[in-house]
Amino acid sequence: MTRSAQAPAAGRTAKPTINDVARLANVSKKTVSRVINRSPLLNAETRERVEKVIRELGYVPNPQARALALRRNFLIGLIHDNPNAQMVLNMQQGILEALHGTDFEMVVRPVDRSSAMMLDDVRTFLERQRLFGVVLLPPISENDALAALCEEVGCRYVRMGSAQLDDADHMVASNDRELVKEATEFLIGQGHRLIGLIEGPDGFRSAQERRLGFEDALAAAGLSLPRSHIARGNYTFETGVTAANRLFDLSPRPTAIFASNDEMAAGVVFAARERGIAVPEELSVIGFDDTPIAAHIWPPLTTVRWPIVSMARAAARKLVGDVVGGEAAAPQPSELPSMLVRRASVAPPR
Amino acid sequence: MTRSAQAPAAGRTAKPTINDVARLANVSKKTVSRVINRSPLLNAETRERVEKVIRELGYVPNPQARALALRRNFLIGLIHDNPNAQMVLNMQQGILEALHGTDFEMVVRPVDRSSAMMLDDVRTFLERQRLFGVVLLPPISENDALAALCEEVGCRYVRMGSAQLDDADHMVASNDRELVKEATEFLIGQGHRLIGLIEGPDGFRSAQERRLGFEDALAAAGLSLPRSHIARGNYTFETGVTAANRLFDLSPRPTAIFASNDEMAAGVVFAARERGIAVPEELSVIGFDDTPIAAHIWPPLTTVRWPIVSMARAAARKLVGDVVGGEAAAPQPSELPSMLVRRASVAPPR
DNA sequence: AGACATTTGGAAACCGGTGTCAGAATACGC
DNA sequence: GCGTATTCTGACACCGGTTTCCAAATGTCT
Repeated sequence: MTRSAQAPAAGRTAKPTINDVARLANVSKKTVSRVINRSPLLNAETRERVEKVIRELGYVPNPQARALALRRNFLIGLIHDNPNAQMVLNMQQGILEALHGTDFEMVVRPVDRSSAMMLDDVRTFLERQRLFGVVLLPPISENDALAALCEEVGCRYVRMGSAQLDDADHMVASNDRELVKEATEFLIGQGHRLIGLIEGPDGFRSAQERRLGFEDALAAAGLSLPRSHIARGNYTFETGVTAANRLFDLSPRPTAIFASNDEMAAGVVFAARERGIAVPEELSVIGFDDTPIAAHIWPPLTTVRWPIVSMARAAARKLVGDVVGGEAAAPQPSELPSMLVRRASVAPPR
Repeated sequence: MTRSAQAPAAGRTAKPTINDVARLANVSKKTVSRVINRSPLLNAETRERVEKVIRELGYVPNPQARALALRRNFLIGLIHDNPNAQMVLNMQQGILEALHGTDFEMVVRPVDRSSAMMLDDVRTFLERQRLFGVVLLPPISENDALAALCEEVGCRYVRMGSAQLDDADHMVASNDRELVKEATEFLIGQGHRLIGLIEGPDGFRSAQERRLGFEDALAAAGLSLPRSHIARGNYTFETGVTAANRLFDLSPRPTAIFASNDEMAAGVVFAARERGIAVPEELSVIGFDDTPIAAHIWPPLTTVRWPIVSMARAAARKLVGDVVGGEAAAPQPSELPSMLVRRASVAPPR
């Protein structure tokens, strides 16, 4: 019963082809093709007639046939080597939002940066699937060879990252340095003078940017940053614990710690609890990313929120934006608000 | 320099086509096609000769052309409406593991169960993309109409779930009921007699199964389960907090709480902290899923681990297993170990 | 030796679109 | 009114496989 309205006038038999449309509209299939592909050299009246038939028939071009003829699939690849599930899923969400209502689908491709075959694997992937384009997620997005590869095989790409690594057409960047600077200034404003840093892995641009922001703030406040107050982690909870314990052994002990992401910040809080160090009374902690864990541990973490979903959406839109075609040019959500989320993990030093 | 070894003897010019293979192997393209599609009526010697040429040439059939001719894409869809990032990503990982080395790719499709258009959207998706098959993730996998739809449009499917919802060919199930029973028995074994339950959303099979397991354990121990000791959440941290507060108001207060997933269990621990209830001294907590948050909060959660990744892998293998073809029949990892992970959130009642 | 089964090849159609290019239709200049 | 420039449109080959239908070659069985 309720099924009757599902396929507008299609009769639920065989899917209509371009030939059906052509016949009913009294034009050649080539002309129908022109309508579909928004060819400019086309009589407006003819276009309308064809579009009417398309609508009535509920015709949708076959993606497989188009892929073959155009030598290009209507697929957007998502290439990542990010271990943080929440981050990856948020980015997937953003991309899917951008793709919604278009003919594009998203195919996901995790890669192993440590594998010698990584580039070859990706090359095979891109060439075989003839992807329309790919979104590169951090941190693998920082790999210039990967971007060069995309260029070489003729696959559009957009990189997401913590700083401008490429020209504007190929890049959607946050401004980690500035954000971390502000977060650190907040700690300083609370009265902290001895602040420890847990930075991200060597070679990661995000790690570098965040460290620079941290240093900026300290320098601006005229504070020194002893080498010993910097520990390194690899963005995981466990390394956060280890790094925190290293900082806890310092004397005098820092009264606050900025961890380069929430996972590590959670590790700091965990380690503090193990050592009987009260947060925030004896130790303030700030994280970065505002992933769910930040709000779910005790005390909830003060952290830096940045617009993961909208950035991913913007990235995908860069890829398909012009192809999507007029109708749903979607009044760009613009937003992109970054902010310091103040929770209970920070207090003035005693 | 290092590039020389990338494409085995392909010469980095144009990709070889089926015609190239046919010419070099001295057979017709029809025969090559037979080799590719593993036709049984084919002389073994001929097959080897063709396979040799294929290997030397590094020939790979064009997926777009195949998709068009076969009216079927080499894509596996992942349909989900799961809000838990870690769970979804683990399942993606499992599917990708199963797909690795095959010609299949994974395309992700989140759906909105509350939308009236959900089924129509999925139908359009399946029919347009002509997916080879789909994996349905819980909880949307419990939707029988969705499975029926897959059947109707001729798309293979495998459902993942907490109980046997379908015949073995279409189902990969865990045994939540038994697992929860064991977890609850552990609490009882620790001496708890007044145990609260935070169950999952109404209508979710997983919620029902876990509740049944909980009841099984209590009944087996001759314990009563007052209605008031059951609170409901929707698997989120926030509802866990709310439900926990409801249970905290009971008197006598339960000495232990089983939460139907880790998110809610984390909410319980958080709420306890807010109310000054010590975990595990005054309250023991057990969760379910063993997601990262379980190990990252304080105290770390005792929880039930089940093999998310391998189940997803098994699901995908059910779809592509027979098509993949002999060579990499992969000695099934079999594993699938479920277990109670004992951490600090449980102690005997005072 | 003749009948029959098993393999392989060939030609052509087909899957459902798109590119090329020539020809038709209309507009413009004189 | 006519040649020509400009706009539209259609015929046809093509993307790279699969499939159908037959026929031919080889081998096997009575």
